[in-house]
Amino acid sequence: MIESDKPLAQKNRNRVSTSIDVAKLAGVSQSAVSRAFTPGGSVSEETRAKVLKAAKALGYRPNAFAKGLITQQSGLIGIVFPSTQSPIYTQALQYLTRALVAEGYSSILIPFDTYADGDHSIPQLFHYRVEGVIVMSSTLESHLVEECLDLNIPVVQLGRVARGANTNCVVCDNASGGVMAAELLVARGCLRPAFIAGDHATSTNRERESGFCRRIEQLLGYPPLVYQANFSYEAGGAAARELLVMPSPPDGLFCATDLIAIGVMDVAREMGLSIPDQLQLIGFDDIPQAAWVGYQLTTFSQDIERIAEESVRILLCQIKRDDNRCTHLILPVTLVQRGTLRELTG
Amino acid sequence: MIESDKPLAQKNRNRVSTSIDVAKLAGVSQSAVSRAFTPGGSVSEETRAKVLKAAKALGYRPNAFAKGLITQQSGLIGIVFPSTQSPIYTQALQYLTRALVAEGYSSILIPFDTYADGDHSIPQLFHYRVEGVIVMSSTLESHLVEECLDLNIPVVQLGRVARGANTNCVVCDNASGGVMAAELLVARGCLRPAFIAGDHATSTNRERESGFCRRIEQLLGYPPLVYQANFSYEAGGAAARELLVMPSPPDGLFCATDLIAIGVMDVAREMGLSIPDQLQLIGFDDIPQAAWVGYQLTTFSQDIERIAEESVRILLCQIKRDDNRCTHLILPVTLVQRGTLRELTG
DNA sequence: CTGAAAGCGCTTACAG
DNA sequence: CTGAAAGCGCTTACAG
Repeated sequence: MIESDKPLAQKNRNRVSTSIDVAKLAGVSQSAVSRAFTPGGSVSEETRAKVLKAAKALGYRPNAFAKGLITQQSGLIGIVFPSTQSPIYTQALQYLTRALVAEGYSSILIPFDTYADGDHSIPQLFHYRVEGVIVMSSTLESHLVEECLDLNIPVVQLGRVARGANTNCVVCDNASGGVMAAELLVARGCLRPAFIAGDHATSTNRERESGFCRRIEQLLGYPPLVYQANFSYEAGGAAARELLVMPSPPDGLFCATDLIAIGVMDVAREMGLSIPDQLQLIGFDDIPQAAWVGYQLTTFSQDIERIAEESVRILLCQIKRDDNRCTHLILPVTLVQRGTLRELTG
Repeated sequence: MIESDKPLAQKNRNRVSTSIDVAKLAGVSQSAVSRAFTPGGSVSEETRAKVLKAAKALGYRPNAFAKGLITQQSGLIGIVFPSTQSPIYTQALQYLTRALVAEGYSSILIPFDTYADGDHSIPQLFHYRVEGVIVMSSTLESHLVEECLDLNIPVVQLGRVARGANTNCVVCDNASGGVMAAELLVARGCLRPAFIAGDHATSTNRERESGFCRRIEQLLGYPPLVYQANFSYEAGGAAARELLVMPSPPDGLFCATDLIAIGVMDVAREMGLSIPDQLQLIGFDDIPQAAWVGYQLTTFSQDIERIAEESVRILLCQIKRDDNRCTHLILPVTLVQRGTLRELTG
């Protein structure tokens, strides 16, 4: 008897209060409560004060589900998060959620592989009527984006450009990074430059590669060697093991990411090569590890905070104005000079 | 004229269909549609087929807001994500969302500092009536947890134990790690062991420290030196710079995290010390960098995937059964032997 | 400024 | 198994 009473009592004690409860306690109508919680709602200061006091006493919090149902605005943004190791995406995620919260939105997280799992698993995402989606996955070539477009849900792709899709994207200037890398290497006397490529399917990799190759060819008259790897530390090491034992090995490497470059460095040193004397190196991303004492990797830094904020800005702009002109924002990268490039000799 | 027509037409075209639309097309009642989408709902196969066909034609997706409103179950879990650099949390986040999706829940992300920002900003979290919360922040000592408890919302703390709070938590066996570290170091002849501590406010750090100190004192008859740092790479380097120039510097270091240990290694090498000959080292966490060629750090690995899955299991258990008995789950750590400890001499 | 009332899109007793 | 109807907790014309 006592045992069955207890859960009941708890339920009652913890029952969340509604606007009707607040209205009763405040001695006003339920509409008045709603208005008091609506920015710009037409209520007298007196009524608002009574409502707020009652609401506080009851621990009232407007039910977002009821609100969303009636206003047809969920206040929810979907964020597709990739299953990668790169700290870049974690940083982006933090900045994104922060910016979104500041604008009054909440973030629903969609792990990448959930969606990749197959078409039959309709993402819960759409059940919650997200108002917009930010896609971070660098390799995802799925139809998620198309599905959003069908449903008229704005999408911003962060850090990637899908082929031919007319969706918004915010990326750093990968191509310019490639061009600059070529110039830096050639200016320091490199004659056998190489590019260590990450995942070929990503726009990030393709742009860095083409910028680099194009400029090398212009400067040197021949293209660099291109080694196809992937975005991991291990792939960098493997690339180094193959490339650096060649008859005339590369003397300057531009790596698609810092992680690759660091993998190269570790193996190159193991092989007794000195950096930057015998091998010069440039990375991309400026991950925390690039600044570590043991690496001091010269690299390009992207302004992740700005990329995240612009993504949110563009997304919210489309949500609010319901315009569907497409924005393709390219943010500059900055060279971070550290120790893997030789000094420029006068 | 044309311009004002267009948006309207678009709105219509993209208007999401409801169960009533589906019912009309399928020639059944709206209730039948609802039942067809409810697992175990009492509908004939024939009706279900008609409904599913119509639903597919219309691109119907049940509105989670309407459903949540009527069932009083949001299907949403809040995840508090810390603003840290450690890859551990990113991994945990991926495993968590994956496990949650598999169970039919969606994840709302709460960036740590949002909530820390001040009490006046009531977390949107509660507006969405999350059914449970998983807290990952290692340093957060906020009242979020208490607030959840007040509202009878189950909470699981992942990787941390709050002082005196009677909430669920899933952690790895930090204390045993400390004990094992002490034994490993002493067995290899260390006479001047030291602990480099991370953030003092975290249970993680406290348990690693106390396990280590207790066991060192038992084995050696005196306590280890304890250097107060924080959980960063930089703090490890700073600690090394101070400790390793002492008259009789430590000969064996247990670091609260791998990141600290790696910071120590980089500086120790810069100072010309050879590892493990002149300085032995043990980390904690087994982050990817610990396995890098340049470090080969001996460390303890926690099974993040299991920790995440158990957290979800415990949380859902409390949500479904509405029992509030508290679970405190401690998962074992395993030693990952690499190169920063000397060989045991027979 | 205020309240009564309709309605958002579902689920679920209730009565066949 | 099926449908009509109530109701979840809000917002928002509508009429004072």
